[in-house]
Amino acid sequence: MQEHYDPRAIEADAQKFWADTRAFEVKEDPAREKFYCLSMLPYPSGALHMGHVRNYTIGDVISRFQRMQGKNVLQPMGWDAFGLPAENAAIARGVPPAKWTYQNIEHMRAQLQAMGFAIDWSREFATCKPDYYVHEQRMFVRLFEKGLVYQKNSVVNWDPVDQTVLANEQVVDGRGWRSGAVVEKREIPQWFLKITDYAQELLDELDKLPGWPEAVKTMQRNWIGRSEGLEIHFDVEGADEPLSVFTTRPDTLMGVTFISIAAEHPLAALAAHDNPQIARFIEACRHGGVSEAELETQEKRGVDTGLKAIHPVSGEKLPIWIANFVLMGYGTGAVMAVPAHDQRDWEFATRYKLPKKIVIVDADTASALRALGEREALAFDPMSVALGQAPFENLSDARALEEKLREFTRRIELESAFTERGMLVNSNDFSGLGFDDALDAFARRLESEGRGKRSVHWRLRDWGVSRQRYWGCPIPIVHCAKCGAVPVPEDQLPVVLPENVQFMGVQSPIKADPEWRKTTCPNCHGPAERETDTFDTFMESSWYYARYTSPGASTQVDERANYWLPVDQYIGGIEHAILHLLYFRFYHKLMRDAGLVHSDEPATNLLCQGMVVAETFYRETNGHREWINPADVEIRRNERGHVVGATLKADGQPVHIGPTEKMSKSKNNGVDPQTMIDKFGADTVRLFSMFAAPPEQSLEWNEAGVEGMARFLRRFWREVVTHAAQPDHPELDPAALNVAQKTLRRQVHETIAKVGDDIGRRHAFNTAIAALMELLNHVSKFDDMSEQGRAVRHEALENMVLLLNPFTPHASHALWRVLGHRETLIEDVRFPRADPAALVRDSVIVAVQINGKLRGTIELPVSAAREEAEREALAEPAVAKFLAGQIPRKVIVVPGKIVNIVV
RNA sequence: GCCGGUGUGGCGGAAUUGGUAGACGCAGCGGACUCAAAAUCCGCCGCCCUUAAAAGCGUGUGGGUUCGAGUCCCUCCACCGGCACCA
Repeated sequence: MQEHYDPRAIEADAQKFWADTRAFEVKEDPAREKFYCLSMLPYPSGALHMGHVRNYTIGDVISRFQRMQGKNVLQPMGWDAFGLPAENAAIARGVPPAKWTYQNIEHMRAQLQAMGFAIDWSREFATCKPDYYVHEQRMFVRLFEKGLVYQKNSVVNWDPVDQTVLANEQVVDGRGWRSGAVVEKREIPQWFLKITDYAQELLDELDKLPGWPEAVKTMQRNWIGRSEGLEIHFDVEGADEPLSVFTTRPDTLMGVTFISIAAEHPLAALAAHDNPQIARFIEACRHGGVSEAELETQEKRGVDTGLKAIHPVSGEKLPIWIANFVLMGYGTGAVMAVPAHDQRDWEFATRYKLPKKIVIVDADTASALRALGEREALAFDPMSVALGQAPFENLSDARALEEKLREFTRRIELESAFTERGMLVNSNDFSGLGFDDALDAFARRLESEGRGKRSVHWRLRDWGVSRQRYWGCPIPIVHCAKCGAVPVPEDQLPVVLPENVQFMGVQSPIKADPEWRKTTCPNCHGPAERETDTFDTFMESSWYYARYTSPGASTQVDERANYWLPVDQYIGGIEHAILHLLYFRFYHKLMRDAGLVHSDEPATNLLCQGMVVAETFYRETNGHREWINPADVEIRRNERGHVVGATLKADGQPVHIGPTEKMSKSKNNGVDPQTMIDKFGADTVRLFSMFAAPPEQSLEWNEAGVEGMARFLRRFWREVVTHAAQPDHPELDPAALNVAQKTLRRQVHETIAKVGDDIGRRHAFNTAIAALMELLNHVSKFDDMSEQGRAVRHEALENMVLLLNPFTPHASHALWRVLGHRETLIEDVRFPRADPAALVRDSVIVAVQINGKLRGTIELPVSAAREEAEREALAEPAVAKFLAGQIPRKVIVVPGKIVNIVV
C-alpha cells in the first residue's frame, strides 16, 4: 500500500470498484428497512457549482451513514432539464436547447461520479424526454377531466419591442433585459391547476411534518394564508352590481372612509369611460413589472373615480378611489379603506387628505371609558372629543381620559394607524364590543340583510402553469373553433416537443412555426390548433422523486413507489422553501387521489442547506467595477494576522476587497469544484464542504481551509500506515489498561458516540469532523508502543476509518484494506457503536462561581455528594480569597457541572 | 412593502436541556529539523492594563427575567433568502 496519501490513485480505484460491483444499485426488499435519501435534482446549466457539491455531499453522507445502519438505501439522481437558460444559450450561440442540455448532462454526470457519490445511476432520467413528460401530460388530461384544471386570463410582463412575454427575472428596473424597453402588463389566457382546492389540507398537514424545519412550515402557512373574515357588499350609486370587499377586520367597518379598487377592476374602466385623467392613471398603472415585491414597494398613488359606494350599515356615501397597490388577483380586487386602523390606508389617506375615523381604542383607554360607566361615552367621536362638557360625574377622571384620548387621536392623525385589536367606539350600537363579538354582530346584521357573509379567504392563488416558451413540456390541449379547448386523448400522447430547432430571434420555435400547431380536433375532427404554450418547469420537478422509484414503468409510477415512498430525507436549498416544496406536496396529493401512491405527504424529513459564498475583489475605473476572481488575488496581512489589503497576483497592484457574497458570475467570485477536485481530491473537497459550516448556514469557501482538510487526511493516512507496519498485537484487554490507555480508549468511544449522534440525529457534520480531528490529535500524542498500547491504537484507528467513511469514502475504502480487512465493500460494515464500559469516568472538573462569576475549578469524584461539592468549593484557595470572610447567603450546586456561591 | 432567517476572536465556526464563552480548523507569532526552502513537528494566540501575576471588559444595540443569559422576553440596527414566469 502507498506510504503517502495519493487521492488521485485511491479515488480512481474506489470509484472503479463501486462501478464494477454496481455497489449502489438497489431493489425493493420488504425484509429490510428502506431509506430513501433524495437531493433536489440539478438544472444542467453546464458544470457543477459549489452549491451542487454541498447539496449532494450532505445527501451522500446521510446515505452512506444510513447504509452503515444496515438499511436499504436509495439515492437517485436526474436532471431538471427544461428551462430558460437553454433558450438563452440557443439565442446567444445558435445551439438547439436540446443539444446544449444533453451536452451539459454528460459533463455534469462525469463530475458527480468523480465526487464518489453513492448514486444508483440505473434510475437516472432527464425530464425533457418524452418518456418522462408523457406521464405529466396524461396527469394533466385527467385533472382536466376531474375539473381541477381551468383557463383564465392572467397578467404577464410584455416587452413591446421584442414582442414577447418576459419572466420576472428578465425584467430589470421595469425594463426588458434585452430590449431595454419599459415593460407593460398584458392579460392573456393561461392554464391553472386548482391548488386552492387543497389549501386546507396543505395547511393542516404541515402539523404532521415534525421532520420539516419550523421556518419552512411557517413560511408555507403564511403563503397559504388562511384568513377568516367577512365579505361585504357595498352598493354603488348608479351601478347594478354591488361592490364586494373582503376584510379580516370587520370590527373596523364603521371606520371606513373610502373604498380602494384595482386599476383592472371593472368599475375603474367604467369611471375611465368619460374621464381622460382616470384613463391616463389606469394606463400609467400598466407599466412596470408584475412581481409582488415591485407592486408593494412602488409609491402609493391613486385617483378618485367620482363614484360613490353606500356604507351598508350607516348608509353614508363613500368615495371610490383607484389605487395602484390594490391587486386584481387578490381577493375581490377592492378593499374597504380604514385609514385610522390600517397602515397602508393611513398612508394613502394622508397623501390624498382623506378623512380618518377612529373606531377602535386600546385596552387601557377602553377600561377608562368603561370605568366612567357612561354608555354614551362610547359613541363619542374621539376626533372631536370634548369630554369636559360631557355629563360625567367625576370631573378629574374625565379630564384624565380626555387627555388620553387627545394623545391617542393626535398619534393617529400625525404618526401612524392604530392597527391592534381593541374595543369598538363611535360605531352606533356596535360600540363597546371587542373583536370577536363585533365580528359576530356585523356578520349577523349583514347576513340578515343580504349585504355580506362570513367567509374564509386564502392568500394562496391557483397555480398558473402556462409559459410562453419553447423549451418545456407541451401543454396537451387542442383549440378548436367549434369545440373550444379540448384535451389531447390519452392514446395520442405524448405531444412531442421537436428538439431539432433553430431560434430566429427570441420567439419560441413552435410558436414561430405555422405548421407545428396544425392538427385536427379530437372531438369533431375538424381543423384545429395545438396549444403552443408549455408547462412551468415546476411541473416536472413536482413528481420526479416518485419516478425514481419506478424506472421503466408504463404508468407514471407503479407499486414499487409504495415501497420507497415517502422520501425519508429530502435535501435542498432554502430558496425552495415555498414554491417548489408546496407544488411538490400538492402533486403528491394529486397522485394519491389518482390512486398512484398511498401516502399523504411526499417527504418526512427536510434539510435546507445554506448557500455557498466567497469573498469578492474588484478594481474601479471611472466608477466601473471590474470583478476579480479570488483565485487571482493575494491577501496581505499584518503581524497579527489581520487583513490589511489584497493585490492581484499577476501584477502585484492593489485591489479592493468587496463583501462576501453568494458565488455568482456577476461578481466573478465562483470557485470551480473541478479545479478543487483536481488539486486536492474529492475526499478533501467533501470534507471541507461539510466542515466549514453547519449545513443550514451559508458556507464560506476558503482555499486555505481546504488545505487544512488535506493536511488532516495526510496525517491520518500516515498514522494508519505507520501503525499497520507495526508487529501484530494481542487482543485488547480492557481490564489490563493503564490510565493513559484507558483515557485514549474513553476518548475513542466518546467520539464514536458523538459522531453517530452528530450525523444521525443532529445533522451537525461540522462538529462530527471536529471531534474526529480532536481524536487524531490525541492518537498522535499517544506514543505507547507496548502490546496493549498498540491494541488500543488499533481500535482507535479502525473506528476512525469507519466514522470517516460517510465523509471520505475513498480514503476509508483504501485504509480499511491497509488495516488488514479482507472484505472490500466497506458499506457493508456497520457503523461503530460506543462501548458504555469504556465511557465511564472516575472524576469530573466542576466550575466554582461567586455571584455567577467563575473564580476557580475543583476536581471531584463523579459520585460526590452536594455537601462534599460545597465544602470543596469553599475550601478552594482562589474562592476563599474572593470570599474574604463573607458569609455565603446561598450555594447552588449543579452536580458534575457547577457550584455557584451567592454572597 | 410583506413573510422567514442570521449576527460570537483577525477569519470560518463550537458551546446539544439556562450552568467554565471561544472546541476544531484557517491566518498570525515564536521555536525545532534543514546548507536553504518546502513539507513536517512543538509551543503561543479574545480585548485592555501589565515585566509578570492579578483584576477589569467581552457573544450586533439598548433594556428585562434569573443565583447564573451567546442561549429566554421586549426594543432597535445591520445583513441574507423568498415574494407566484430564474431554478
